[in-house]
Amino acid sequence: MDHKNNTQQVVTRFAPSPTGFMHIGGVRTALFAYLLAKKEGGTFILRIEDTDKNREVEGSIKHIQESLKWLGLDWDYGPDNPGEFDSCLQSDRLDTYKKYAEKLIAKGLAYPDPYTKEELEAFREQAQKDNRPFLYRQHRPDNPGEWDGTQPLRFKVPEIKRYEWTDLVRGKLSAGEEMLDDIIIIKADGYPTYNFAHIIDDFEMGVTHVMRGEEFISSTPKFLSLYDALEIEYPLFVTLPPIMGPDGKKKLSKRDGAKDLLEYRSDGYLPEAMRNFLALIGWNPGGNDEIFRDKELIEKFSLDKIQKSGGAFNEEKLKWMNKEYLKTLSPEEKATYVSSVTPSTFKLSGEFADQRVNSLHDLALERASNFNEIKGAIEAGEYDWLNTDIQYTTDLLQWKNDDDVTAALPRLQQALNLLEAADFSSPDTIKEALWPFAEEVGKGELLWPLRVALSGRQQSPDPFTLAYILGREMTISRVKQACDKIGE
RNA sequence: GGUCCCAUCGUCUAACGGCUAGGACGCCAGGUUCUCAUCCUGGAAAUCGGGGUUCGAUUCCCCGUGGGAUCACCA
Repeated sequence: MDHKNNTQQVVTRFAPSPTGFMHIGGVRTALFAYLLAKKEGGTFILRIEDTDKNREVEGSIKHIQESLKWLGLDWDYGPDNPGEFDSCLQSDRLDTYKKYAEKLIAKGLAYPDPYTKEELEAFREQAQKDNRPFLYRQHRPDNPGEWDGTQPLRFKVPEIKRYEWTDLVRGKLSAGEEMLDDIIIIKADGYPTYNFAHIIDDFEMGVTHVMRGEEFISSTPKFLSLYDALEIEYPLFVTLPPIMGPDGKKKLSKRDGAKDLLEYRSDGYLPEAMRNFLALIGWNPGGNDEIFRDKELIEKFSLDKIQKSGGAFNEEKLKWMNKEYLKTLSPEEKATYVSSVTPSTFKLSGEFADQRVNSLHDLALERASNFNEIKGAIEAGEYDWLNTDIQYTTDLLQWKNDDDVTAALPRLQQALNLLEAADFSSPDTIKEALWPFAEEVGKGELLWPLRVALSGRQQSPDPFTLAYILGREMTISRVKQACDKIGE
C-alpha cells in the first residue's frame, strides 16, 4: 500500500493477452501508457495476461514484444526482464493470486461456485428472457462449503451499493448496483480471471495509472469492490476512447480491414509515422501542428488532452502521414525502402548510376505512400520504360496537337541533335539544352512527343527526369526509334 | 431490457462563457514544365434537436434523439 503520497513515480503498464494478434486499439493503449510514463519520467511495464490457456496462441508473446519494439515503445520491465517482480507473466504468478484469494476466503468474502455450467446458463437465459441483467448473486448458494480448488472461486460482494469514482479523462463516473456481482476470481483450472489478477498485479507492481478502453467503465464497480475487500488503494483511472472503423460508428474490427500492427510494417509504413498517427487518434495537444517527430510526442503528451469520444481510423490520413515521413528520409534510407519492393526493376548502370537511382527513388516516393502503391505502380506498367523495349504503336504516337504524327518528326529530330550535345549530369542540365528550342516551337509541341518517346506512355514523369534516369545512350536510342517509327 | 458512456465539417480535431467557429486528411478549382505525381494558392464542407442559466452559449444544466459499451470459468 505505497500509493499514498502524490510524489511517487508514475508507473503505467500495457497488459495484453497473448492471442496472436496485435490490434490497433491495443497498440494505441500501449502508446499512451508509454507516453505518459516517459513524459513523467516514470516506468512503463509490459505484463502478459496469459490466464486463458484456451485462447493463448503460440508465439504471441514474441509477437507482442516485436510489435512494441517496432513502434519504439521500450518497456522498463517485461517478460524478458521482470526486475524486482517475480515475473511479468501472470501464468508464473498463480501462487500469488491464490494467496490473495485465501485472504478473501479467510474474511468470508470468497466461496466456491457449486453450479454446473448448464445451471448457470439456465439462470442467464432466464434473466435474458425476463429482460433483466444476469446477476449471479441472486443465486448465491446458502452453504457453499469449502473450496477444494476444483470449483470456480467467487468473490462475495460485501456491500451492494452504487459506486462513484473519478476518471482522469471522463471526470466523475458512476454505476448502479446492477453492475456489482459475485464475480469469479479463480477459475476451475486454477487460473485467476482478469478481474482479479490485474488488480493484484497492478498493486504489487505499483501501477499508478490504469489506462484502458471505455469497455471497462461498466465493470469498474466490480473492481472497486475488490479493491475495498483487499484493502488496496485505488489507482488512478484513465479511460481511453475507442478507435472506430472508417465510418466512425462502430469499433474498428477486422471487418473494417483492421490489421495486425506488424502488417503495417510489411505494408511499408514507417514506425515513426504510425506512432504519430496513432497518437492523434484520441489525443491532440491543441494548435495546428500534427507532425510530431522523435521526442516531441513525449514532450507534448498530457492526460487532459485525451479525447472522450471515439475516433475513426482514417487510412487515407495514415498514408498522408507516412508520405510526410518518407520525404524526410535520407537518400540511403530511401534506397533501402524502395529497393525492398523493387529488387529487379530499379537497376541502372552507366554514368552517374548512383545519383540516377536516387532520382528514381525520389520519383517513386513522390507517387506512392507505401509498398503496395509502389508495387501497384510497377504492376500497372508505370516503370516499364526502365527495362522494357517500347512498342511505338500508332495509338501511342497520337499526341493531341498534331493530327498527323509526322508533323512532330522534325521537332524530335532537332531534339535528338540537342540531346547528343547535352550535359547528362542532371535533369536540369538536360532541360537547359532543350528548353530554348522547346519555347521556340511551343513547349507542349516538343515535350509531349519527347516524353512519350522516352516513356512509351501517355502519363509519365517529365522528359528531363526520364532522360536523366535513362542515361544518354538509352535516351538517344529511344528518340531515334520513335523517329524511325514515325517515319515509316 | 437494466446500468453506464459519448456527441463541432465526410474523417481526425481547435476554440479562459465573448472576433466572420480555426487547422489537417480527403474532395473540387486554378497555378508551377506538356501528361501523371509533387509543390503552391483558393473553394465547398460542422457546433444533433428542444428548453433553461446568462448581456452573451460549441462551451454550463435538463429533456429528447442518435451512436457506443456492458450484463462470460474472455481479457
